[in-house]
Amino acid sequence: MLDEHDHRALGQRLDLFHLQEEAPGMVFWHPRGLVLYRLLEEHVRQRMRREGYQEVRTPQLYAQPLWERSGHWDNFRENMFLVEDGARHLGVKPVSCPGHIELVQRMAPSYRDLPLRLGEFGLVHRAEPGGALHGLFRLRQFTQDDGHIFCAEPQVVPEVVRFARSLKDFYAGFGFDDVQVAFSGRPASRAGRDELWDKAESWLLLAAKEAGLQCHMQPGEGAFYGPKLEFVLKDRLGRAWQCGTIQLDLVLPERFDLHYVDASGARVRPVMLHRALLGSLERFIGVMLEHHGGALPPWLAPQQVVVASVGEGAADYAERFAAKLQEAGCRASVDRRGESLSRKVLDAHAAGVPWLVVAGAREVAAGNVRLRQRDGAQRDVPWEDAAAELVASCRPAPNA
RNA sequence: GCCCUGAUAGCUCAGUUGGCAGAGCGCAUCCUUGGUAAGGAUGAGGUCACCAGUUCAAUCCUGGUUCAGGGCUCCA
Repeated sequence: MLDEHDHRALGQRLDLFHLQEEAPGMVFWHPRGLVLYRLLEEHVRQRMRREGYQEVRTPQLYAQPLWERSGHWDNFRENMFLVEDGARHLGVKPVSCPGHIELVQRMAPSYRDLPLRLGEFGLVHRAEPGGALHGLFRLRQFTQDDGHIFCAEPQVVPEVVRFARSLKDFYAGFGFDDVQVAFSGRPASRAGRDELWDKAESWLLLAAKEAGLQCHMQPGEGAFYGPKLEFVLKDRLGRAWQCGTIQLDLVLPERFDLHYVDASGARVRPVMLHRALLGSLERFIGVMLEHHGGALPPWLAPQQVVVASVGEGAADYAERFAAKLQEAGCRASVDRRGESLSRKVLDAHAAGVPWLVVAGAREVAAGNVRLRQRDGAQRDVPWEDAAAELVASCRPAPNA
């Protein structure tokens, strides 16, 4: 029996998603859950655009030699899904980096194009060991808010600083106010010469210092291709969740013989930065659900307002109020069932709806509505003021 | 991948010392038009995870598989 605050139980109670035996480690997103997923995705997309990323989409399957070249074949072959394609094997992508590298190869960038920032909501598949799966936290199919920055060496530090700026505001928009930073250095099993690692680690540490980040040092915890800065969120239960990351990679550009053309016409090797804000969208949703105990901030609630009519005579009044909210972009609906108000309150609460609006004969007569918040607080508010307040409450946080 | 525990209705679970399968919620129909956390009645809904074995008889015992929960390992 799952605890009622477990995101798997919340996902069911809020009718967001489910998992089932026929598709282990993969999510069935219900209509409400997909609303939440899309809100999160669109929020990140807007931020990426503001930060100068161009969104792309790359293939799901690649021939085995590409994974051999990237090093994923050596390091993660056991955790990759393979598909037969005639005489050869295709590997289902567990990461999007090689796809972005291929894309950049084809773009044949000049130094004028740098830093080249590519973003992708990358759907990835990993054949995680059976015992590792855990609800949305550890899936076999999930979506990364992935991005790669291809830049010249002098641009590395400024790009890392740029990434780190306003991150606190971004996470605060989801209700996470405690963000800690960790630096993960070269692991025992790695690709690339030690000189490359020396360079990569010193640049990343310098960037962290310039960005004013206080890093907790984690030697040996880096990726096989480079060191990482990790952004760790603390939730209400004090648990730590690594979500954001930026990783400095001098290895993959070399392995793929990636280059750009500099001002003198010479071919130069770019540096690659791997970065994500949420890591996995699915996992982030799980973390948010548990952090908020299912009571998501209004801007992320799949259903923001339920207008509960009391008595048949007030149903049209309730419909008009809901329509006004909907026109303003609010996710509002009317509960005009022939049920008691208690039942409507209970159902809206169980569904995680932040605002309940009561519209009955009294409200019709007074030209107002009665607002009920999640905590049960109630007050009468004139029609126009109530609409304005609800619309404002349902807008996303400005800085995020 | 390893250790432990489990799998019974759409969901959460009870139960059968081996002999016709149970509840609550949800769902359907009808009644009820209701004022802030469960209105009432009736009804439908099951290959007791899957595959073998033991047995007159298996949802129940045994083995295997799959999946799940807890822990470990791993997490690009």
